[in-house]
Amino acid sequence: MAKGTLPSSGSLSAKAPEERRERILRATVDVVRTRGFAGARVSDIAEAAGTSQGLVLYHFHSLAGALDAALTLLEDEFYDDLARDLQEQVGPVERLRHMADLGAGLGPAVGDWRLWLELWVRALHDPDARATRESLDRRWRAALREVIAEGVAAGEFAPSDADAAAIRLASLMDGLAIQLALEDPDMTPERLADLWWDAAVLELRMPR
Amino acid sequence: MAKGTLPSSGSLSAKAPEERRERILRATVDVVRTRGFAGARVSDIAEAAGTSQGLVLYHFHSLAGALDAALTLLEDEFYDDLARDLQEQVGPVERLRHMADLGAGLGPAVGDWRLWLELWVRALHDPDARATRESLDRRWRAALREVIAEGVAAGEFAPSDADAAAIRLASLMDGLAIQLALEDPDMTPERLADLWWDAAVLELRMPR
DNA sequence: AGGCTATCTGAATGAGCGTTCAGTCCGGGC
DNA sequence: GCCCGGACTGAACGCTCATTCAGATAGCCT
Repeated sequence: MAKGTLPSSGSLSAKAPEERRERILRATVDVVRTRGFAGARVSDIAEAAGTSQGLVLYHFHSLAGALDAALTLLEDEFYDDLARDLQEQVGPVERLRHMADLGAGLGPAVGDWRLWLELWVRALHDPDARATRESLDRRWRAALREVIAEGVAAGEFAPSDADAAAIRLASLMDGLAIQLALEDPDMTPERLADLWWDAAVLELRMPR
Repeated sequence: MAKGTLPSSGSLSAKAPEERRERILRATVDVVRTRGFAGARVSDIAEAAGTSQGLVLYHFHSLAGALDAALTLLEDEFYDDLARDLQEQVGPVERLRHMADLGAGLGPAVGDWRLWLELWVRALHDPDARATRESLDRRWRAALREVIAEGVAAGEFAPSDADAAAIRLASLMDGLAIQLALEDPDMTPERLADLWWDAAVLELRMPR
């Protein structure tokens, strides 16, 4: 899948097409972010990527193909970002705190929530998207569960039901994020982070 | 708004067109429920309502008009349903319990969550939908706040921060409901109701 | 050099769909 | 009985947009 796909070649020039493809993929994500899945047109993508419509279809066979590819790109990056981000934090409390910031879009944002909303709705009608979102959700929840387990082991957290707490905290994040994504006047990133953190304190029975 | 709209008439026959309009509106909601806002076609609506495409456009000027009308119908019914439903319950604890069931789609369901998801995404791009969803959300949260206040007054609840608790419980419901709407394998209506109820117990510091 | 292939383009194609419109039907007022 | 206007239909119209395609360009292999 890397540059040296061809059996014979091996020179450096084969990189340009791959870069082009990448640009188109990024452009696709951008277009979905602003126009939504339903509003994304081939022409939008081409324009955003600075190429012809033909090339978009050349690399990804169809509009749906481009959207799917963008989806998996998103999935991969989400995971990488999350893993890297969390590894930088030292203890369970810091990690949890960091997750609050990530969700609020404060830290080096994983991606914005509008995309998540779009993904959810697409998942309602497209099995492919459904699988992607389930996988994303599973990863996020697993990360949360892990942090909680770590905290329990370290004696920092004492939830009455760790699994339930994880699901609730993950869901709460989703619910709060909706208001953020929709620019509800009484929701800000800081407020979100605070509200979520307080819930975590409550759920995990953290000592002062 | 009732049958006798015309100043002169008064006979019974003027009802038929109004019934027809109503049918189209219901059909519109159904189509959005299954195909989504983005996938709703005039022909789908006409077929579902058993009329011609022309009539849909005759009553509501455009597809967008029909969708908007369906939205406001939804809004009105949501409010009526919610108010009626809650009034039937006696105390704050029962009401809260009932809200858990409503959200889970167990009680006489207000409407299903797929529609809410669709509304959210439409709200991302359409100011009209944004206003509707904000209004709906405000009502739901207000109802929740009211129940909480009632419980506090009755000495049944003792939240450390009633407002924050209300927002969190409302958001948690949204977040859990997403998984229900998307048919996440590990979420069922019963589980949702339980998870939410436990969170309420925690947030509101309910005695046994 | 000459052909072969991957890459890329812009125009053409054609399907899908919202909207328009000419006209039918019917009830009620004169 | 006749006319009028609201309700309704089905067939066009025209636009948007994904997809196709005939070619242009340029690197690579022999």
